[in-house]
Amino acid sequence: MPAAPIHALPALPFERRGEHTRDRILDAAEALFADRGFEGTALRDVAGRVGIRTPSLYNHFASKEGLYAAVLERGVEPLLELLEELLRSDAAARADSRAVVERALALLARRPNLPRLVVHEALAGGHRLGPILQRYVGPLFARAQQVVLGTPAAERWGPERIPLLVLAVAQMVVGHFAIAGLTRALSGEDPLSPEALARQTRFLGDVVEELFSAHDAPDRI
Amino acid sequence: MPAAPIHALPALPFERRGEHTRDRILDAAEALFADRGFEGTALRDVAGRVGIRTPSLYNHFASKEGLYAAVLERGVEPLLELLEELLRSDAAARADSRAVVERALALLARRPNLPRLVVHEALAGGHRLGPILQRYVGPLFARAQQVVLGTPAAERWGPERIPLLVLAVAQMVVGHFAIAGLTRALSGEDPLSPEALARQTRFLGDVVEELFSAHDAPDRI
Amino acid sequence: MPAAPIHALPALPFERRGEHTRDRILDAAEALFADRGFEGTALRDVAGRVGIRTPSLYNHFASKEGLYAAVLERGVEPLLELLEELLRSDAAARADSRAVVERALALLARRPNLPRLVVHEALAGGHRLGPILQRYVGPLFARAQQVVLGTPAAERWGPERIPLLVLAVAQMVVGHFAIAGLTRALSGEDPLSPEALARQTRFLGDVVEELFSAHDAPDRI
Amino acid sequence: MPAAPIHALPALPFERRGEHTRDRILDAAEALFADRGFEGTALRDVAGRVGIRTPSLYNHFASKEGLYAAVLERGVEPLLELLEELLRSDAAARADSRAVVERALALLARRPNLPRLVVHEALAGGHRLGPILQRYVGPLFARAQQVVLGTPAAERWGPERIPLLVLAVAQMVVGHFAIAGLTRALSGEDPLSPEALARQTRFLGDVVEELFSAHDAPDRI
DNA sequence: GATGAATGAGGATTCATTCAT
DNA sequence: AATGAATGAATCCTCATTCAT
Repeated sequence: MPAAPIHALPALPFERRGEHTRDRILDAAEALFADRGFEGTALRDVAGRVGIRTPSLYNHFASKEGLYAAVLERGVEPLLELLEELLRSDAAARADSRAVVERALALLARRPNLPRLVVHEALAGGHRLGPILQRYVGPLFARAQQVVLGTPAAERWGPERIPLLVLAVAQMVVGHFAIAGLTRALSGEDPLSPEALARQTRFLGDVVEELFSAHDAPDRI
Repeated sequence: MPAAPIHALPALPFERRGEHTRDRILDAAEALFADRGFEGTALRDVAGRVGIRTPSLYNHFASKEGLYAAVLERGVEPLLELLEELLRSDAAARADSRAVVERALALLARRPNLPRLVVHEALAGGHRLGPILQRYVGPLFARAQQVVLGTPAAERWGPERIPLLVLAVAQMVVGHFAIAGLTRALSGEDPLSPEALARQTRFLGDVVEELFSAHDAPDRI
Repeated sequence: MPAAPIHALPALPFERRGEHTRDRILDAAEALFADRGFEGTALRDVAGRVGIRTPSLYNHFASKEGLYAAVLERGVEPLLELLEELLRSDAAARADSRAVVERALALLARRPNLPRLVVHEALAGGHRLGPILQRYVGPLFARAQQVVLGTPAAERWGPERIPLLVLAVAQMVVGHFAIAGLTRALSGEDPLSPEALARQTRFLGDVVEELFSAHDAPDRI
Repeated sequence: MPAAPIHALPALPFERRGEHTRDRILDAAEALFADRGFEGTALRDVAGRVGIRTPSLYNHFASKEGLYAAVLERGVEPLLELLEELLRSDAAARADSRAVVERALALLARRPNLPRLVVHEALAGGHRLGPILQRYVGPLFARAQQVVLGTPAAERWGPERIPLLVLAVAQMVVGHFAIAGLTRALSGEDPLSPEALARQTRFLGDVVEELFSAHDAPDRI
């Protein structure tokens, strides 16, 4: 008897058989990295979700780090590009903060793993994001400040506080996804359901409209 | 003399010898868990920071999970208690949102690892926080909503959006610490320096004052 | 080439290279478990005997317990099946106790580790034998009693003492192998040599013939 | 807070407080060594049963091996001495095999751990029994043969088979205790209960009387 | 493209033992 | 006589990775 495999394999979902293995690996890895972070994720689990054995991963990616980078590239990079695009869009030009936030939330909602991936990286100090960080996040952050500078908020909060404002908004937007697991545990409701997302979108739209609008700043009241 | 170690040990900081080893372990573990998360942290590194060998940790904690729980208990629990206290304080009673946020930031500034610990947990879905989550975070969240319900914000945002408002504020407060590493890499400045913290405190004070004040909500303008 | 080992390896017996590693692991583990028991056996030693590194064991067995179970299954299970078969054989039908004992001894002689494994388990209370115990030993014991019930011994010893008789014979048969190490140390002779086994076989044949024969029981003399 | 002990200690049975700790340690160790063998027994468990901490054991015994030796000395040595005495007794002189077996069983019944200890050693080849083996078991075995040589059995079985006969009887006697755990699991009855022991005593008395009596050997029938 | 087998490195944990108190 | 703290050695096991098939 030629040594039956020790770990039973989860049956392969047939409808996914056709997809390119590489993409299925990226899907599985994205979800796991988002859940457990880089160190917390075992390649065996990634392979297990795909329905292959661990060594087969190496036919598609050079290493765990390579897989991680590919996940970021496939997910975070386009997302950041979209965000950058958004910041160059008409809405941004019109300083329509509500529209910008709405679109940002819609973008993230389609890939809810990515914000969590980013927060994992942020907690780790962004060391592993490395190149991507330099190439995308920096410029994106700069661009966002630039956009805000063109709004009434600049005068209202003072230009030197624009970075703080941008970060605060980013945290509220990203945070909704990042702590979804916790929120779910607390409220019993799924924060990623269409209704919950719609509510959050409206809410954050109101918040930023409020924060970016022109009326007197509170400290001058 | 406890058996001269074969490998040279990183010189022990003598001034710390007096402290209880248990506390020094907790200090080291707190910092590392906050940096790297649970799986990313090796007990060897914890022990190394303390200046002892890995097995010695087991004289103080029953397991890695036990150490982690102790870190949470020592750090997060009192913090949450303080926050809860704060929400029962005079400031909360007066609905002085600025004062509440200022004190919350001051609390976190003294233990900047804890917010990161909490975010790690939130990303993981809070599974490991388990008991602490049930015992503290839930009630705390409820209490916060209750406090906000007594402010003009309740009428302004609508009672059903109070949870969203509370979470948004929490994300801004906690987020500042959570992504400190990333912010530092982006701006080159230390977000935990007294000046940076003072600036953030003032800023978030302004933000919440704005969000919690009574003037017309933007959507009604 | 699988990464030249740093430490010199005990030369691999090439003639065994062809065998399935799994079987060689089982061989090594069987011998060591029989010698030293479960806790006394280090996987490193098992691997060492096979000529592989410890982690390689996990390509074939899920855990030390899994390996142990596999050893029992491969060795004890078939043995017990053979014994059960023997008890259903012609010899048993004829109540030819000598023949039965002779064949049982011959069976054990081919796998002298197994009786020692069984005794280890018996000493531990059979906890780890668990399933195997339930499935095989119980029925086997029952079957043996049934066979003896069909012999003159039943009348001679009284039916209620059949279990004792069966156990006593089993102890003599198994015991010869179990204490072989001690006997060797005492007598200087190998109790598993063909001659010694032949002698023991004849002796136990005589003993059981005596115990199972029809003449008057001693207590009635 | 000075580091509460991690493992809760089982409350000390007060009635045993007076006894010398050394004896309580020996009691605990004897039971555990008998159950699990030398390697399977952790000093922590010994200490736990006594209600002290592991290092305190070293105030009474020099090492684990020393403790083991002491257990053997306290238990096995006197037992072997008693057996040797028995073999020099009147009963032995009269070749009253039943009486000898009855007394041997009674001896073992008072210290049922000891036979299991001995079997553990026998399985391991008696390496650790070492000195005790040389000093006691050898002479005891010799003496037993000598006694049997004076009985009708010598002629009946042939002098060269006396060792086999002695070992067979020993196995039946010791085996009853050694596999008590297994027997209990098989039959549901406690083999060490007074009734079970009485039954076994009578049974083995009958067996040896049968084997040692003078009537014609079966192979000559 | 997939996989069984192998492995070095490392990781958590246990254990016997020591020593100062 | 007892113990808290520390530790070297060793144990089981995981993991990322390689390679021949």
